[in-house]
This record gives sequence, C-alpha cells and structure tokens, in this order.
Amino acid sequence: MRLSSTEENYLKAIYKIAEREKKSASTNTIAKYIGTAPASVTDMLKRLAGKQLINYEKYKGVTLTTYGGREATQLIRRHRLWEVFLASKLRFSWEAVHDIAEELEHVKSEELVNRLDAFLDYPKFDPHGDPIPNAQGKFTLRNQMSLLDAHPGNKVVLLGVREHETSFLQYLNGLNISLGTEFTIKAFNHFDKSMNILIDHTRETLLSEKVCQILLVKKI
Amino acid sequence: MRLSSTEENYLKAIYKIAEREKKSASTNTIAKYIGTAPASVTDMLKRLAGKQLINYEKYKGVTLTTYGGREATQLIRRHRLWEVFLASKLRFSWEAVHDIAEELEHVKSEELVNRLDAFLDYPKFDPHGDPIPNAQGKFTLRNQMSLLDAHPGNKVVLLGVREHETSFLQYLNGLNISLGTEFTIKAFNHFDKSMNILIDHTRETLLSEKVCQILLVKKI
DNA sequence: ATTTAAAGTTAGTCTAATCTAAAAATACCT
DNA sequence: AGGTATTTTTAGATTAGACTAACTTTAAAT
Repeated sequence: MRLSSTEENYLKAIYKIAEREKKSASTNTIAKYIGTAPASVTDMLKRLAGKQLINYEKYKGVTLTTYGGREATQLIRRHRLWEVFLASKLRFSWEAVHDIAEELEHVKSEELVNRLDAFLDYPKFDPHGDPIPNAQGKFTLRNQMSLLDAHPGNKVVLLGVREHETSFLQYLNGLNISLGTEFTIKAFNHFDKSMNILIDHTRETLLSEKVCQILLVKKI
Repeated sequence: MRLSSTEENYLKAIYKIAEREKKSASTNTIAKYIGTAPASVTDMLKRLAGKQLINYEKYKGVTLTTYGGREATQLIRRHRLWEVFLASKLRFSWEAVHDIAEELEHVKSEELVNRLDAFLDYPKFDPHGDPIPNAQGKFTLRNQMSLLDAHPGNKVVLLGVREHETSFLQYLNGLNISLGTEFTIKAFNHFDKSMNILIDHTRETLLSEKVCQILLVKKI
C-alpha cells in the first residue's frame, strides 16, 4: 500500500516512542512527538488502524503491527542512509543532516535506497552512531554503554549519541568531541554525578550527568 | 515565500510550456501537462497570481513573473542536478532518472543543492543533454542543431535528446545510441525525410524523421 | 467511594488540492 | 454578423490533514 509522508511520520513516531518507553505509545505522547494536537492524532490513528498498520483500541494506546513495523524500519533505513550520504559525501556536519534527511526519507523508490546503500558501501551506522537497518530490516547490534556507567581509570571510545538536537551537537563540537573520540575517566563526582574526563589524551574537561548519560561508548 | 510541491510543479509546467510554444501558457495546455482538470488549473492560477508568481488575466493565459521565473529555474536546477547524481553516482540509466528526480527536486535546502552541485563537479548538462542552470540561474548555451538539419556527408556527435519518454530512450538504448555517440549521415530520403546513418563508424541504421527531429547534435 | 485531574475522543470547522457539471467568454466558420 | 465549437471560469463537493471546543473515559488522590 502507498503511504503518505504524514502517515509515515506517525509510524516512525510510534516506533521511536515504543523503543524509548518500552511500551505502547499514547495519544498525547505521539501528539507531543509530532507537534500536533491530540485530536489530530486520534484521527490519524483511526486511519492507520484501518490500513492494518497499527493495533488500536480506544483509550488504550497503540502498537505497530508486523506490517507497520516493517514500514517504520524501512523509513528509518532511508533516513539514516541519507544522513550518511549528507555527512560523508556532501560534508555536512552531524548537526545539519537530520532536518534534510527528514525530507529525503520520504522519496519513494526501493531501487534508489538500495543503490544509495551500495554507493555508500553498506554503512552500518549513521553520523550519530545509530544503527542502519539493512534491506531486510535487520539492525546491527553492538556492545555499548552510557558513559555514565564507566568508571575512573576506564578508557573508552565514543560510538554514538542518544540526543540529536542541534544545540547539543554543537556543544560537543565546541569540546572537539566527535564519533571516535577517546576518553579516559579521571574521576566521578558523587554529589552531582558529573565526571572529570581526559579527551583525546590531551584536554581535561568536566562533563555533567546529563551529557554523560547521552554519550554511548565502549571500553578500549 | 515557501512554496508547496504542487505550486512548484505548476510553475515548472508554465515555464516548460512557454519555452516549447514560445508564448503564454493556456489553462488547457497546463491541465494536459500536469494531468488535472482545467478547473483545478484555474484555481491554482489564482493562487499563484496572488503570490506574485505569475501574470494572470482571466481568459488570457499566463506568463511567469521575474520572481516566478526564478523559482522555476531553481526547480529545474535541482531536478537536473539530481538526475546527474542518479546517473553518474548511482548508475541509474537515463530513462530511470526522471521519475525519481521529480520527487527529489522538491526537497527544500539551498545548502543541499549547492553542495550537491559541488560534489558533482558543477555539471553543465544533465543525462539527457539539457543544460543545468547555475546557482545564479544562468544556463550554459551550446551550438547544437537537430539531426534533421544535418546533410549527407556530415559527421556529428549526439549532445542531447528533446524527448525524455522511457520507451523512446529504451529504443535508443536498443540501437546503442547514447550521449557522445557519433553519426555519419549517409543519405537523406526525401519521400519520408528519414535518414541513413552510420552509427559509431560501424552500424548502418535507418532513423525516421521523428527520431531525427529529437536528436540534438553538433558537427565534428 | 467520590471528586478531581489528566488523557483521549467526538464534533464541527478550515485549507490545499482536487473533481464534475454548468455557465460564460472567446474563437472559428461560412 | 450570427451561430457553433472550444476554452475558461464558476459553483459546489470531496479528501487528507490539521485545528479548537466540548465531552467522555480512565487514573489519582483524599
């Protein structure tokens, strides 16, 4: 079935909310995520349910059907592949790629996305470190943890970020932190859960709990 | 001002019709070009006139304003740059690029199109030989003529095609004709204006008047 | 167990873009 | 010039996607 861009966006929202909260998505949560009024969400949920894309029961919340999940995964695949294209081929910085990919992801052509995938050499992760589903919808799993869970003395490398907001990514740019940057944990400050970190074996910085929580790393 | 994809498509249609027929575009012509009912065109013309994109006077026909022309040119720029990307980077054949570029051209980002332009090395012509306007909207002009105007004995090279329909381009593929192919005109048949042509100095073929009219060449 | 608050749904309206049917304007033909 | 054909516009409806305001259901709190 042919989906509109709007329908696709709702599916993606439901997918992401379910992933984040590990339960069915509520009307209000979807409304906040998409940026519409709850009443508009109710309307759309009825239409999506009619197309067998979601399981919807009034006043309960919604989950994706197998079919709806497949559509959402393919949309995420397109989004992340375009992000890789924008960053690695057109040299956009990681904070700029999201908004443009939001538009590119809705271009409908199976052939296009598969050729793009090949052109980019089948990347497994996007510029924020998020995994890119392959043509079969399979994500690559990876051992990673929040920087918050590392301990003094640990050496780790940055694999991804849980937050894509421009201002946050620019904050990291200012600290010269990007994917692949190495950290040595110097100290953990119990009173506010901040950390003293040595970046790239050269600069010592203080990172707040909030920032540490966002950074995804693995030990080296 | 922010234009919808539909509005952009109307501007492009008006631009192309004016170019083809060298006069203002009529409601019916636009309707046929876009594939909608004439009544829908009238509605849209009113909206476009309200936005200062076209000069519209009831029952007369329309022309683009300077502003509307600039928008149309930028749309054509985006379309043709994406066609080059699809053909030269993703290895799509020339008959496949048009439909996908129809969607990609509506992605709104000045930065995107300019970076794409640079990535492709500022191409001057698309995969069908049509000129690509630069960031200032300027087209590259080129000496070219219809194959119909060549004479027996002339040697020419194919620079472009005036017709983009899939079936026609596939017909050329079947004859092993592509941009850059060289022709020697062997004979001109007055009774039906067909031509006997030697392709790439190896294969002799008969090309109908209609086909010759479409092929754009220059002497070598 | 009521009351109150929060979340979700219904009803009615709006805009963009389309349609069909009918009316009006223009063009064409002898 | 008058009549017919063609083109264009108007009028009224439709669909997707959104809104606000009002109502209903569920959850939370005393």
